[in-house]
Amino acid sequence: MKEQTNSSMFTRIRATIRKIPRGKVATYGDVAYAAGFPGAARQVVWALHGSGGILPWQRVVGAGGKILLPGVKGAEQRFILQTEGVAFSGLRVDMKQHRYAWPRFRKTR
DNA sequence: ACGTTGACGGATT
DNA sequence: TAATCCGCCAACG
Repeated sequence: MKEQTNSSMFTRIRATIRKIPRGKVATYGDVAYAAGFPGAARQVVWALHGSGGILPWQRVVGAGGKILLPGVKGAEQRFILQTEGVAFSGLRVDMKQHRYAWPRFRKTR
């Protein structure tokens, strides 16, 4: 089977993001990794832009649970996450409790 | 066709 | 510990 570096990449990334359950979050890197593209965190950003509004974009945060989205958008993201029951530790999501454990993909760091 | 951008992450210095 | 570099790859100007 051949790897496809085409649009199906976003398709996969989107599907992956959609799997994040309410009350949980994942980092860009984790999403890319779980989607099958380790290291392609930036493509996750594009995937979100391309379909922002359909996907639970708010459940995707930076490494360490840091919210990277600047301005009011970031505040909004934080607000929504809190609504979903995600606890914060200062400006970061409490990853210890809310980092989504990807079935069979978790990098056991 | 080419260079830059982007809600990044991790390794290296 | 902080600052810098490099890799990822599609979209945009």
